[in-house]
Amino acid sequence: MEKPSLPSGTRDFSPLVMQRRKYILSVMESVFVAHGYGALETPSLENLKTLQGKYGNEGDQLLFKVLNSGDYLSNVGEDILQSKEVKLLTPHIADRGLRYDLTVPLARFVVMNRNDITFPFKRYQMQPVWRADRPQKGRYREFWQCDIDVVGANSVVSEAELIEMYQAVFARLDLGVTIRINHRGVLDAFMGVLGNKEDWNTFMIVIDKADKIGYEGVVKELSERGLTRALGAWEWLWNSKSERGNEAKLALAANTAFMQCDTLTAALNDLRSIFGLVESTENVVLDFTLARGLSYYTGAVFEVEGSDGRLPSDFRLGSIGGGGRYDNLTGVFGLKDVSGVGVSFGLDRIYDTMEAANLFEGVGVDATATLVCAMDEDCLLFSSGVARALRARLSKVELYPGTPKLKKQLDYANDKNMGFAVIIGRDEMQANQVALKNLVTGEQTHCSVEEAIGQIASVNR
RNA sequence: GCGGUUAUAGCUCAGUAGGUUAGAGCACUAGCUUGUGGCGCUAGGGGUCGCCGGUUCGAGCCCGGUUAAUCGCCCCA
Repeated sequence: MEKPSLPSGTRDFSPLVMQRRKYILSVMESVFVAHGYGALETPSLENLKTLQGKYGNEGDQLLFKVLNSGDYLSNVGEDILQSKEVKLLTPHIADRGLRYDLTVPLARFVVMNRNDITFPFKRYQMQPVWRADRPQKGRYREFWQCDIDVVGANSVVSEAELIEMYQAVFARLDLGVTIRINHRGVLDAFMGVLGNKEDWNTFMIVIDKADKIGYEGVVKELSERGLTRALGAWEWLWNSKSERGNEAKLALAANTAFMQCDTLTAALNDLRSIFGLVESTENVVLDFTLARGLSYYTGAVFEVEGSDGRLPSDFRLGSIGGGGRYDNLTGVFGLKDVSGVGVSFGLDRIYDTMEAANLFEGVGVDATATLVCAMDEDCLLFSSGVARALRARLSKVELYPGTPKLKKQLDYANDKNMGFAVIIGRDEMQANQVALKNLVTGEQTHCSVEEAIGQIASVNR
């Protein structure tokens, strides 16, 4: 017999898990809507042309490609088939792939609909993305991103708004987080030290690991990669981390001679404005070592991680959200000078973090949920009428499908955390009443359907 | 793409230097209770020990291979 299994890195979500995931999604959505962001959905499949070349060299490898339909090998040249080179063959047999993130589809959408969109365009998008990465803790091959972006506005009002939306969502989820922020303009100031773009990129990759591998780790890796001339810059970055307070860090950068340039000045101004606009910067930490991988960021960058006191001390999951400003995103699709800024919420990691912090107790519990139990077949018709009457006035009412022993029906209600059982047998039917049992207290009374509705509805969660 | 670890019941796992019939908890079914759950007691069903091969009188256990899962590296939301 064939044992069923799932593709590596994918998961089923049970009703219990879905209840919690939907709870997170609904909190986010209400915050998004309250700030005027509109929903957008795009297809799971995109043309490979759209996706390729947007995520760096490694990114293309991580794209899930979808085979063409039909007899897709028939038009491939013999020489290509014989070469056994994947990179040569792939373009001939796969024209489409699964989306890798929500930002590139957004850019494509904006370019395709530029004439119909009112700018600034504020959209939210909550959909799964796929990466052919090796799965490990907190890393899945299919996972959900929840993105909010503002396209077509240069003002850092948007950056401030996004930070406040991060704060609003996590406050409502009751999850303590730290929002790290930096600005690419600060990092650009190191171009003078590095000399060329390639080495600068390498430098970004290495310093981005600072929290993971520590000061010595970065020194070691920079040396191994032949960037000893950047050790001074790294030294400065590392020291800046111990500066207390965002204002002090800004001042430090502003007063460091070797960094001075126009981009730095502009970046520090942006950061200063953002801090001024945000109501509270209590959980916003300026960190000059924050780089983030994606190459298209040009302004502020953000990263969120769980820092809740209820999390186990050894809990590490990487970031649960991130984003930044990108001035040239739609440029690759032919639309110049449209700036975008956005952040992403990683639903799966937020879930994992909340679960680790034990924050799901009570989520989705409806104390008024009611199960109607019919004692035997003769009571079913009457019971279904009662269920209908209850459902018209209450939020969640079920009629048990069938008439097994009461024990079984009550076990069912118990397992589903329902608040009440309405039991109907011959006696009740004859008296035109129901037996109303409070499943939390165990109390049971006989009453009319109207009275039952009143009693159930009076229970506040 | 590279390395470590693991693979025994539906789930989580135990299994003692290779030795008769492979165990526990949870879950499930039935009964204790002819119409009353969460707790309890009793009984029961359920496993070709991932797969293939080897060593041995004998393999869940040892060896080789294979597949899968998982953790980490590379890289990155």
